Amino acid sequence: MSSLFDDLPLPGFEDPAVGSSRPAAEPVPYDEEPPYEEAPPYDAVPYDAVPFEEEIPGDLFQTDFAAQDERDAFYRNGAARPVIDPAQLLEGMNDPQREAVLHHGSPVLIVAGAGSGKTRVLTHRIAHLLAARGVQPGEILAITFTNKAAGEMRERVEALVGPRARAMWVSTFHSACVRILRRESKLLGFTSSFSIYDAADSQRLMALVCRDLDLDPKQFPPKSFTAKISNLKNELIDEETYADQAANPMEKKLAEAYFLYQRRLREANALDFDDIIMTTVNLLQAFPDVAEHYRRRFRHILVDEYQDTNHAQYTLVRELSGGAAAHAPKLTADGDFVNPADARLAQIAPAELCVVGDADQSIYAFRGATIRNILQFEEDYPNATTILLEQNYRSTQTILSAANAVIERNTNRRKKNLWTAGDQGEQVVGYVADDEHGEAQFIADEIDRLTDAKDARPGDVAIFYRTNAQSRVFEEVFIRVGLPYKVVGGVRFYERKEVKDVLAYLRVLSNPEDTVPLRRILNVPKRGIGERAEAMIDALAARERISFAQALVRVDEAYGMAARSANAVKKFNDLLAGLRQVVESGAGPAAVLEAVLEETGYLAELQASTDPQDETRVENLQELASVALEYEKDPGERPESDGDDGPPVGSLADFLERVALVADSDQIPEDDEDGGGVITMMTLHTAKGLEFPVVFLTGMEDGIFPHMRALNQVKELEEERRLAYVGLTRARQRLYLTRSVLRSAWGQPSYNPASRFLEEIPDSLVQWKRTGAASAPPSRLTGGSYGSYGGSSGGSGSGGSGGSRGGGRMSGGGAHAAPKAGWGKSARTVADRDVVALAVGDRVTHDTFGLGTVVATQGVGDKAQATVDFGSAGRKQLLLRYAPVEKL
DNA sequence: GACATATCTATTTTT
DNA sequence: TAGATATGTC
Repeated sequence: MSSLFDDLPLPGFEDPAVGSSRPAAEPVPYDEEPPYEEAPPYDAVPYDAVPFEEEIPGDLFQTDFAAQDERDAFYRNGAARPVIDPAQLLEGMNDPQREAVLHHGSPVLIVAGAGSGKTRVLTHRIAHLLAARGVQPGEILAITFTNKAAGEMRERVEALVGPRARAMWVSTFHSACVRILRRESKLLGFTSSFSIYDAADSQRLMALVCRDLDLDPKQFPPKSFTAKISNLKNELIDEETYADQAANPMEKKLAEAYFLYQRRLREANALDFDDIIMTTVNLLQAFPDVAEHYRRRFRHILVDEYQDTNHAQYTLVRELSGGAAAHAPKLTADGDFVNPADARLAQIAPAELCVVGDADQSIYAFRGATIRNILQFEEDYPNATTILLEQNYRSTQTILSAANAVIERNTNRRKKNLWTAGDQGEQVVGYVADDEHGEAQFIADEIDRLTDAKDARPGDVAIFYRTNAQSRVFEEVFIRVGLPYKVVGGVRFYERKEVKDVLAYLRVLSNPEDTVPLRRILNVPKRGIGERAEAMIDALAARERISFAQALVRVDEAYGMAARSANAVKKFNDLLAGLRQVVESGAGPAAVLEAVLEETGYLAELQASTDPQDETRVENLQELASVALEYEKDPGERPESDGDDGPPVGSLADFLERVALVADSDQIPEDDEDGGGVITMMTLHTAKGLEFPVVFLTGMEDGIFPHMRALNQVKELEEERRLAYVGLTRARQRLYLTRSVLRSAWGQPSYNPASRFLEEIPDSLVQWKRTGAASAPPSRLTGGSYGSYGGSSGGSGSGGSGGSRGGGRMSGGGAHAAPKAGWGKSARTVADRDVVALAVGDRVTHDTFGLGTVVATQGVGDKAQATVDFGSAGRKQLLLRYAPVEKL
């Protein structure tokens, strides 16, 4: 058991007489337990009586608020809800689809091949439950992996059954768990406003932990520790269990770090992403009355993308559904239940479980997803039914045949054969370029040709690659020829430095003990609290056994703290106190955000900067501000009445939660009808779940795709092959496979053989536009001897990488920060810089501090300094050789 | 504080 | 090779 529970009474565990700590019904003897429908409801209010809206963080950014308002008003005014004829839900469906919608009772696995109408089946199944089987929306839990998928599913169900769909939980694993945890947080020793740490926060915390443990970062890299702990949590191995099994010195250190890391999280009233799942599982297993509550509630559980679940998520589904292999309760020597709640739990019929997935599209094993969950569903749930969806509604038969041929090479898979009632379609087009520039040029030409012939618009086209780095060449060529495009992926909005900085302020205001964001903003923007000062505060915290936040306030007690640093800390304390007042005055998130931007000087600093990157940073903050405003305008609802003591809707904490669980807002470009859209470029992983009329699968070379590191491991190679399958099946009409004979990687040019996946596709399906065989294969040449090759296609390093790309079509939040405008390193030499000659009384302007007056000067030449009074920004001593000042 | 130089590291990443 | 990040200097 996790140490999380150490100091907590486990209701009923220690003393069978205690019973449940919750206001649940009296224990009922077995034979008198009524069937679950009539069982004493844990909640006084029926689930469906009070409509509530699941928080879909993604909604915040994707919903058309005006349309929603209109729709709400429509129904509120007494308009009839759509009456659904169950038969109508089955219209136009093929047999297995229909079976999947209708299936009743036992657990069901829907094996949904790519493009087989999976979402349609899921949404229609839910609608059918409501329309034909008398299921209440509140009894339904539908789980997806992404906010986008959750939003889509909710929308489509709502379109079918009207707004009562809102009482369903349609959410990601993480938001469902957070919701449960908020409600039960007190049982776990958290407050309901606990913070959520994302990967970067975890990284930071681990870095602190490793430093505290005096670990040599070379020998014990914090990064790998974070990754390993994440894996452990995915396997539901808590820090105590791991400590027991740690054998070698490395593992022992890791165990130590795991302990301290978890302690720090608890002290900060925080959970990381992986904790969210693991802790929920622990909660359900340790508190049978909590499990009882959710088991009674969720009579229908649907899980999408089941092939991507990890062990923790698998267990969570098992515990929630009460499936055959659920957690064994504690028994007395006589075989009775120790906890009466366990007895009640055992009486609840398992929920109807419906999981949907495709083992062939499992591409996240590296993140802990276990394909076994879907392969062994029938063993986990012995009475399970499996339904196979093989008819494809997306691609041409040629494309499907190619995909089938590739995926067939994988072993240990359930046979599946995608087919379509549609046309054979055109042949797959193959192209072998001399180098990566040639590859990009071919693709650019081909897109030009397609658009000129009106066979496609830019928005119909997607370019996939194995690694993000491969996008560069395409960008260069597309900029040159003026094709509009957008790169999806890379650094995401909520991971950008400026967004995280500002959110860190909000997090500190919301959860004052949260050390990681507190330390992040301590000296951001720079306010003279350096590393030394921070270390002294840290030491004070350790000495007095108080939190870092408390130590900050008691800065006067810190040893050896320079007066200047102490003053800076006090000013910082004042700043936070002031901001706290703003929060306490009842200001909404948007107003608090604005106060943070203003009071901290963060915005002013960025605005004053001349660095072009800072301009996009300001834009990103504006974007964040508008997100907050949207939220304030319509924070959604959360009227769920089952004792929910989570953060109130509209509060800062609620806002932060939505933001924490949203990965991204604006990724895939919207297809604007008239403009023709933009070409979408992304990695194969990102492409999963999408479809495009025209797809280019690039870099089809052994060593690139399949990736070098997968080449000599069968398992990894099979995952690469699934990735290829995913890529191939994204295409609706036209599919291009391209490769390059020569490609420079890490500076070294290298010759890669054709991808083995190419050879797995029958020749008859592919028409090669260029094979590259015409020129003698340079296989005998060593890579290095061809060093000059890279420049041949020209333009690789040439300019024009400044402002907006692709003809200025890119906009707003998601666009990558523009690369630094510049000419290379040589242009900037210190010697060129003139040292401004200043005298007392001169007026100057500084990039950061604004207008000021020189009050003193010292030194000459390179060492010339000036003391400048910047008014509200204070007096600064500037080294004129470097300071960004101008004489007025 | 701002810049210059040294060092490191190169798969994929739904939350 | 190049890019981001850590460290060092005035």
